Amino acid sequence: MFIQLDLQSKEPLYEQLKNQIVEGIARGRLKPGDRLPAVRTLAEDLGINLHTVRKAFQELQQENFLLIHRQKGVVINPEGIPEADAAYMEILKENLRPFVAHSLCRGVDMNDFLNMTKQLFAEYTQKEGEN
Amino acid sequence: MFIQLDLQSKEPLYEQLKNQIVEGIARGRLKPGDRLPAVRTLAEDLGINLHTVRKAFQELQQENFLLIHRQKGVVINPEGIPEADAAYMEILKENLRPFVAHSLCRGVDMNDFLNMTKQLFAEYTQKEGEN
Amino acid sequence: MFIQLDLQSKEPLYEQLKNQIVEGIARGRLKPGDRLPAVRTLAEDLGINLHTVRKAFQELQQENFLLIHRQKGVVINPEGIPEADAAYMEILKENLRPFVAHSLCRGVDMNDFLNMTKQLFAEYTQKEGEN
Amino acid sequence: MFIQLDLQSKEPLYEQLKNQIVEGIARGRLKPGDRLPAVRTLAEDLGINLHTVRKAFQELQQENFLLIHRQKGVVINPEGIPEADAAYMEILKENLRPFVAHSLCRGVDMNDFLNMTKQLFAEYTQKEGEN
DNA sequence: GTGGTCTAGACCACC
DNA sequence: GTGGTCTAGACCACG
Repeated sequence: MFIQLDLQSKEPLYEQLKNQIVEGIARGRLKPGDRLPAVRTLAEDLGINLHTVRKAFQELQQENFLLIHRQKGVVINPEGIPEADAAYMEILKENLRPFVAHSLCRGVDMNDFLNMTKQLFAEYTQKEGEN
Repeated sequence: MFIQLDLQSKEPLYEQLKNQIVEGIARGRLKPGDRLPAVRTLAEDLGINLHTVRKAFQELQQENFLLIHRQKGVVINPEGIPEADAAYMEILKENLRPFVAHSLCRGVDMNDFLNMTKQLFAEYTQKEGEN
Repeated sequence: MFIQLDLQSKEPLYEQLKNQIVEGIARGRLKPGDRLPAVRTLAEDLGINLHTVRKAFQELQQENFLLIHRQKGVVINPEGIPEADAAYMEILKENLRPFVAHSLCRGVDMNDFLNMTKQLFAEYTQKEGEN
Repeated sequence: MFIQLDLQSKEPLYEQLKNQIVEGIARGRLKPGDRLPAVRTLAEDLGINLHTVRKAFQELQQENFLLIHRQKGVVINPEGIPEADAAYMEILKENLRPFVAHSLCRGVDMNDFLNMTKQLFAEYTQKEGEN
């Protein structure tokens, strides 16, 4: 797998893992229906605790990113990821808020902020080969 | 003061407080040189512990948003907030990354994302009366 | 541990603790990657409060002397301590200034002052066994 | 007077005042027998509290740097500042210790440290005109 | 009256 | 078992 965790980070491991999987989907490396490694395997590969992987998977299942079959294992939701709704957009806005406020205080131009965002979008939507 | 904390939130109280102060500065409600309430006063007003307020203040001082005088109390950095540097922009980008990835997965259009950001900028830069 | 605090001293306990750890590193008793006792353990050993230890650790982390892992505990920065920069040297000079001035007033010869400094350097750089 | 206080500093005002006077003596701007401004005058000039000036003077008197006559006012000890004794040297050493340890950790060369010290000595012992 | 230090003790998240 | 957060309450230095 392409997943890389930072054991030094302040961010919890299961959060990092969730983010990496989500980024994998955003990049198109993981597509609906794709199987993920078994919990046990992934934990071993990453050198982390079983519980940590399980927690990440469970939360992603709850957000409908993953489906966990007792037998078939873990797959990216074959029906695709649920579209963003108003509730999601509201939460997203509140999450972005402190970054905007902080940036404003430190004199970041709105266009610089927007360009950075565009850059991130570009990073995820470009074809893999162009990486 | 205009500060409102959510005691139920998973976000630590001192983080919420920090954010609210930063947002107050971004909005122009707090200007360089302005005094903040005394630690004990603010703690009582907000119904939280003095040490929680202290932690928020101290971290903001370390980020050069505030100055803390042993006797005179706490003021918004009279020299203004230090301009963003490359290091800040890099951290900002990494912080934004998961939101972009997550949004992409859920089919948020880049322009919707950008518009939401613009909206936040507008919210902070408009005159108070227009609120 | 080799740490000894003076409960009577005017110097704050957490400052004493910080200094003792830094001296431990300077002496080579603590090396990059070494683990320090858990916060609670050390607090109990020293007969002081857990929060006092935490404050010392956290400030040393901020100065890049320590790394604090939520689970693994506290270790001396495995990458080593960051080299002194111009800013540090400037602060150091201003901190030394009053001692030089005071010593001059009391007729301390510059060479005596320098020799005392050399002696301190020697004290920290000699092999442990020679103590 | 040549005294300049930093109201923003973490260092207590009375400490700053003490240091500035000591530095004045070290520089030779203040000589044994010289009169200092009255407490009231100095406090007014510096824009600080009477108590603050009084505390600085009292502590300097206790260290035999000053004599305070009820009538004649405050003068630099006419018999000169008492020579450093072994006790002073011991205290000095313990005060210098953390700076040496900290510098060692951050890779400061002993000679750089010594040169900085020499520079400070030079700064105080050079003739005023050469400033 | 201001912030700074310290204590005692609780509950939580993470692994 | 680890550190992180929060509370309640004490005493001190400074001005």
